[in-house]
Amino acid sequence: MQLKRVVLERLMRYHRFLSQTTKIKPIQTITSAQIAEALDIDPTQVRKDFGAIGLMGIGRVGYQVEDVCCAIRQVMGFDHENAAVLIGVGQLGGALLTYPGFEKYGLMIEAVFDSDPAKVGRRKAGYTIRSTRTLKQYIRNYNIRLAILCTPVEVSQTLTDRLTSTGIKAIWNFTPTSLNVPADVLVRNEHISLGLSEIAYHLK
Amino acid sequence: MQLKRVVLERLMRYHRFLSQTTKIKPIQTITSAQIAEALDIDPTQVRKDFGAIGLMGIGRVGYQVEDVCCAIRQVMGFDHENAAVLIGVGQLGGALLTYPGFEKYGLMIEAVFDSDPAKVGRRKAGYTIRSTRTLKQYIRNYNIRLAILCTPVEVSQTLTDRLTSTGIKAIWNFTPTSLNVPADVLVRNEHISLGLSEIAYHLK
DNA sequence: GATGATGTGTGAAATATATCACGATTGATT
DNA sequence: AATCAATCGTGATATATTTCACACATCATC
Ligand SMILES: NC(=O)c1ccc[n+]([C@@H]2O[C@H](COP(=O)([O-])OP(=O)(O)OC[C@H]3O[C@@H](n4cnc5c(N)ncnc54)[C@H](O)[C@@H]3O)[C@@H](O)[C@H]2O)c1
Ligand SMILES: NC(=O)c1ccc[n+]([C@@H]2O[C@H](COP(=O)([O-])OP(=O)(O)OC[C@H]3O[C@@H](n4cnc5c(N)ncnc54)[C@H](O)[C@@H]3O)[C@@H](O)[C@H]2O)c1
Repeated sequence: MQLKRVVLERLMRYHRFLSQTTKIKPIQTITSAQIAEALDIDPTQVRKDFGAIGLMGIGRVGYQVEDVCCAIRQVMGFDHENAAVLIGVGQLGGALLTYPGFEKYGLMIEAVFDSDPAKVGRRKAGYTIRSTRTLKQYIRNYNIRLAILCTPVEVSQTLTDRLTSTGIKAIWNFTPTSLNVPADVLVRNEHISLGLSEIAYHLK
Repeated sequence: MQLKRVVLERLMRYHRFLSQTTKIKPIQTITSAQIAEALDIDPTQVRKDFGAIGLMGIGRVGYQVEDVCCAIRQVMGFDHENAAVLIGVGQLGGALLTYPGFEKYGLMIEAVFDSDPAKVGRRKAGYTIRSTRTLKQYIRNYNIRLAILCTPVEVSQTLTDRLTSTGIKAIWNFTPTSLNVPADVLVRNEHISLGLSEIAYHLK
């Protein structure tokens, strides 16, 4: 069965936690309780999630860290590279561009685009910024399936329409708006300012 | 009763949608179905959420847009300013710093801090970058209740401990790790790379 | 002012998600 | 090798969240 979004996100957290932990101190095995403790999750939940991706623990011992990491990378497809384009090389786009942390999940930003004539042609973080006029062509030529959207919100839907017309399969949307896409295109929204809802409410 | 996180996030989305919509074309009223359609939510959900914050619609008409926006801002505390400090003026911190979009939710970044001697004293987006050595003092002096954390993940917990010891009330955490805090401190995680779990899995 | 179409408000039902409870399994200890 | 304690796997249970279904309210129209 298809794994649900909540499960996928927890798997990602397990993976990250195990990576960070083993980098500091190599360990062979870990128990569901230890992971649960660190991530503030119920131990049962951890075992259920592991069970869902076919992991088997050993009574009295726990799970092989190595196995867990491998299984997660496998299920999530982190070892499979995803070529992506980034659109909108502004403040946020620029930050994402230089971030080395995405690589280990298979994300490969292949090219970056902007509509600003003052930016097109310039270099940034090793990329030459391309004109959005060449976007469609590029996506088709290189068979790009993922786009990272960091443009002003006003142009989000227009760009989305252009993207989906090229046959793009997923959009990582950092612009604060909902996008309309065909059913087979995945939109993952990274609506950063939603965080303020919880924060402002709590501080009130 | 306390509003749940999911409700708060939807309220934020309603508010954003209504702001964006009325900016383009002023309208007096809107129905739950219209909002639901645009945001891909069930209309009943919209009505329940509105009901939860005391909003009453009118049969055959819908809701007064003005009222909805006001009620949400009121409930969420967006009209109440939240003074914050930002820690870690790097790529991501720099982007957040210059983003004008947070202001309308009451977020006021008052000061920014970094530990890098090469950055301390320099100016960025109208702020003079302060040394983290002066962080505690500043928070206490100005009674800051919110910190935005954009440092490398290795120092997240150390900084968090220092922050909580000053009596900070909330942390907006952009570093990819779980933070341990006292029960009365809210941590809102903006774990951007979690998005890759959904995306990578979908593209596989 | 009756009628119909369109919306709201909300209890009930359905679905999704998280937690509990406990037998089964394993490794350490005696 | 028998016992014990720690840990897993998982069905049952509890909780949270969403959706359905429908009575009631409102406005436009005739
Ligand atoms: N910066 C932040 O901290 C932050 C936080 C939350 C959300 N966001 C959202 O992220 C998006 C980008 O924010 P930013 O701060 O980087 O803005 P920015 O203005 O710095 O960057 C936007 C970039 O998009 C380019 N652009 C404009 N129209 C374009 C088009 N049609 N095609 C291609 N490129 C185009 C601009 O030239 C610019 O380089 C915005 O939607 C913003 O709301 C940003
Ligand atoms: N840049 C991105 O797109 C991105 C995406 C996802 C997550 N993140 C996370 O956001 C955080 C910041 O990322 P970034 O790309 O801005 O990194 P960066 O290296 O550009 O910035 C980090 C800043 O923190 C400062 N710093 C280091 N130690 C500090 C300390 N003890 N006290 C105060 N400041 C300190 C550094 O001097 C630097 O200015 C990281 O945890 C990263 O994992 C970034």
